[in-house]
Amino acid sequence: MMTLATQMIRVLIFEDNEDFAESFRDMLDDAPDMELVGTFNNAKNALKQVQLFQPDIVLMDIDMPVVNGLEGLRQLREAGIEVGIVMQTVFDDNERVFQAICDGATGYILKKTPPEKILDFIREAINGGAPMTPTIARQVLKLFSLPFQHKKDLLTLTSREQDVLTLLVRGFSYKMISSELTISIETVRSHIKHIYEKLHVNSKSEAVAKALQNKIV
Amino acid sequence: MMTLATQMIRVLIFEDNEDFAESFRDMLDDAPDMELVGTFNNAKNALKQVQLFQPDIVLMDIDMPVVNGLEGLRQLREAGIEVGIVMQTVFDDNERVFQAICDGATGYILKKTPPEKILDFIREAINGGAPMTPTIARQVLKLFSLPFQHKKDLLTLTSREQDVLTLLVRGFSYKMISSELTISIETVRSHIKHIYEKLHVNSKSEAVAKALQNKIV
DNA sequence: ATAATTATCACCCTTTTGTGTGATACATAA
DNA sequence: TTATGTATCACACAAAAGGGTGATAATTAT
Repeated sequence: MMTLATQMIRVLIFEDNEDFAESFRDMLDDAPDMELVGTFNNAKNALKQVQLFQPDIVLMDIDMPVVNGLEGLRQLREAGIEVGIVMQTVFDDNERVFQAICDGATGYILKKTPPEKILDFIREAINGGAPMTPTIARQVLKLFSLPFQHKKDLLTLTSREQDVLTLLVRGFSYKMISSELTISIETVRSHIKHIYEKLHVNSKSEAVAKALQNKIV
Repeated sequence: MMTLATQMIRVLIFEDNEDFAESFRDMLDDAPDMELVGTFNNAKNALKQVQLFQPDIVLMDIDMPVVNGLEGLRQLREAGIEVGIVMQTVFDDNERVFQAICDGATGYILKKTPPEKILDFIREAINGGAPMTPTIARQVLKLFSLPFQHKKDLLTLTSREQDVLTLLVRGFSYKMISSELTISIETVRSHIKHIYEKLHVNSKSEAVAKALQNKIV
């Protein structure tokens, strides 16, 4: 009976925690300009579901079993889906923010954000904004304080770290690297830890992939 | 006092075992058309030494500490050095033969080869031949039984194995892959074992490097 | 001259990998 | 119809990798 239904903001939610999901439902019920078009407890078929429900905004929890929100985000962006995707998590650690931003998240909010604020954030996102909590904003600024901070990271490897990375790409084990460079294996471990931090990865294979894909080596 | 020194075949040897090195010296002393220009116990500075001594042929032991013969071979070829390089080892395992051949070894002989045969092999190599012991020859034939057996290997990955490899390149752990493909982690391990065999590697990082460098993924 | 970076090494403890050795079921090729 | 290849799962064990915390000396930057 209401023609304004056509102007309603369609929201799709990916959230495994039933309590949160429930509170989102209540929250959206109270918002006259929004409607919840679906809720899923993981991002397994995110692409399919987004294509089916055609939401205007997606609220994506990061911490979900099976397929987490970052994966879901990646899936959608890789498929060329341009819907607004607001990530949310209880943690505000650097790594996920970094990942989410790189993968094209529209916004990034913490779960402790009060409901009314979340509604505002959704409207912001719809209007072309990039909603995020102040904590997150600070981190993002740091990430983008310099143009191409991302690439910069890749290039700020010290020469010794580059040596190590080169050997990693050649498939050397820690032990082999230590003998190749005639340094202790502990030193190798130390360099590799630093490399991981700078490349934002946490395994040899990821480091190798990133090194090759970004032609660092 | 002999002008034929200019026609002497200059041989450079990389060999860590002093006994073998000694017997090579004796062997070359007895050969009227060859001279030993240097011996080193590992391939650490192979490139430098080859450039310095300008040998006609290099005898490269595979099993050496610090920097082994395969690494030495790679170094030289990567630097564009086209000198004949005859690899030798006590073992005739597939993997090294495969590696050595791929990296441009001129020949591949076993250490149990009698000295006079080795001299013949060196002359063969100088004359454009590819000296190798029969055992090795058989393996090489197998490796090249089909044109581009190498590439073929890369392409004979089953579709499931390709799935797994793709995820490896994305930095997934076994656990993540198993959940992504909804199969047991044991199955993941099984697929990965097969992938390693086919790609001739034995770690995730090597598999990732090979996959990316050969654009399999 | 004081702070930050770099390169080096150490210890602890958990998780992940790598590898060997099988087994089962199904489909396909010889 | 008997091999062969594929996909699945299991167990056990050793080696490797990852992460935290922290130390020292030399260099470089501010």
